Amino acid sequence: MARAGTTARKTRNQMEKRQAIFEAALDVFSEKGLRGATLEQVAKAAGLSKQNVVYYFAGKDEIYAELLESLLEKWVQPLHDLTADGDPLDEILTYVSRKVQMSRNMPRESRLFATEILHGAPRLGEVLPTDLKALVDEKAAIIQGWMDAGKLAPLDPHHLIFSIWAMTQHYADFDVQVRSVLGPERSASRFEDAEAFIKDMLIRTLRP
Amino acid sequence: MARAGTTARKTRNQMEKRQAIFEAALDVFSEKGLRGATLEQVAKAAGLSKQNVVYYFAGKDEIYAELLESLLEKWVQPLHDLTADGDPLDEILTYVSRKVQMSRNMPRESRLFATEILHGAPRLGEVLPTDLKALVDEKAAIIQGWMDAGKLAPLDPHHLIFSIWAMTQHYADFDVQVRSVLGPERSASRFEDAEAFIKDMLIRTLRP
DNA sequence: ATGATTTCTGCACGATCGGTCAACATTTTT
DNA sequence: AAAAATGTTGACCGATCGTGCAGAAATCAT
Repeated sequence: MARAGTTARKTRNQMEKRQAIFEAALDVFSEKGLRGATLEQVAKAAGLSKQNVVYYFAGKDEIYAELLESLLEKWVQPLHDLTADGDPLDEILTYVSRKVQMSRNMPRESRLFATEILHGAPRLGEVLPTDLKALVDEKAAIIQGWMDAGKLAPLDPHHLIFSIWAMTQHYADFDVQVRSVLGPERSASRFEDAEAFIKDMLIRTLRP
Repeated sequence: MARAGTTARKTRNQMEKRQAIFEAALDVFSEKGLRGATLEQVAKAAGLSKQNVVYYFAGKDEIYAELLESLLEKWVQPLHDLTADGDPLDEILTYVSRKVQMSRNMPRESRLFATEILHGAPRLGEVLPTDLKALVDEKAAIIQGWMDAGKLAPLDPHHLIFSIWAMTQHYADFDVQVRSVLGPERSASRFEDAEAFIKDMLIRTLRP
C-alpha cells in the first residue's frame, strides 16, 4: 500500500532494489542528463516497471538527488586522503593517480557531477560553498604549508587543485573528443599517457 | 506561406531574426541543455512567439544544430592562430591567454560545447574525428617540431593541448564550483589568477 | 491603390512524460 | 492457514511540448 521508503527502516530487498535503481539511474542520467532521461529508461535499465520504480522512490527528482548525494562522499575521497603526513610531491602525485583512475573507472560519476555543475549545480548549491570549500581550503592550507617550507615551488594552491581537477576529469567528461582527436591507436593508452603527462607537468612545476 | 529559410537567400530581416533566435538559443541551451530547454523559452528570450520561431527555423533541433555549427569556427579560432612563425613559448602562452579570455567572455559557448561533448557529441560526431583531429594534429606537429629543435621541453603535444583545453575551459564550465570554493572575495580575480597560474605552470613545464 | 510576398498568430493535434490509484500477487508474520 | 505487510502491474490522467496549418496582418512591389 504505502510507499516503500516512507520510514527510515529498509529491508534487505528494499536496499537491493534501490541499489539497482541507483545503478540504472547512474547509467541513464550520466548519459542523457536529468531532463533528457525518462523514468521509463531508468526503470527498464533496472529491470523494473516505471510504477515499481516510483514505489521505491518518490519520483525522478528524488532518485537523482539521492544518487548525487550517495556518490558525493566517494567522489571527494581522494582529496580527503591527501594529508600532511607524507612527502609533498608524493601526496600530490598520488592524488593525480587516483583522480585519473577515477576518470577511467568511474566516468559515469564524473559526467554526472560535471553535468550538474555545468548547469549551475541547483541540487548541490548548499554543499559547494560549505563542505567542498572547507575541504579544499584545508588541503590548500596543507599545500601552502609545504610551499612555505620550501618543499614545493610557490604557487596558488587553490588553482593547483583546480588544474588537477580539470586535467584529470577532462579524460572522463570529454572522452569522445579525446578519442576522436587521438585516433583509435593512440586512444588505447590515453589514460596511462595522460597520467604520465600530468605527473610530468606537475613534477616540473612543483619542483622548488 | 512557405517557411523563411527554405531558400538559401536570406533577406536582412530574416538574418536579424535568425540572429536574435541564435542569441536567445545560446542563452537557453547553454543553461538548460537541449532537452532541458523548451522552444517557448527560446522564443520568449528572442521576443518572438513559439510559432514564429518555427517560421524561421524548421524546429528545435535545427536551431541547436545550426547554432553549434555557427559557433564552431569561432570556437577553434585561437588554436588555428597558433603558428610556427612566432616564439614557441609566446605562441603557447598567447593561446592560453585567448582561451582564458574566451572562458571569461564566452562562457555560454563553452558550456554549450561542453554539454554536447559530455553527452557523446551526437551532433558533432562527424567533425571531431576529421576536422578537429586534423587541426590538433597539425598544431601538435608544430609543437613537436619546437621540442625536437630543443626550444621546448619534450612532452606529448596532444596531451599538452588537452591540458590547456581542460584548465582554461574549467573556469567557464565549472564556474559555479570555482566561485563556491574560492569564496566571494577571491572570485573577483579568478580569471586573472587562473591565467597567471596556468602560464606559470606552462613556463615551468615547457622550459627546455 | 492593388496585388503579391513576407511575417505572424490562433487553434489544435498527437506524442510523451511524470505521476496516481486501485487491484492483484507475493512474501512475511502471527 | 489466516492475516498482514510488502511488492508489482495495468489503466489512466493532467500537463507539457513540438509541430502543423489556415488565415490574418503587415510589408513590399508595381
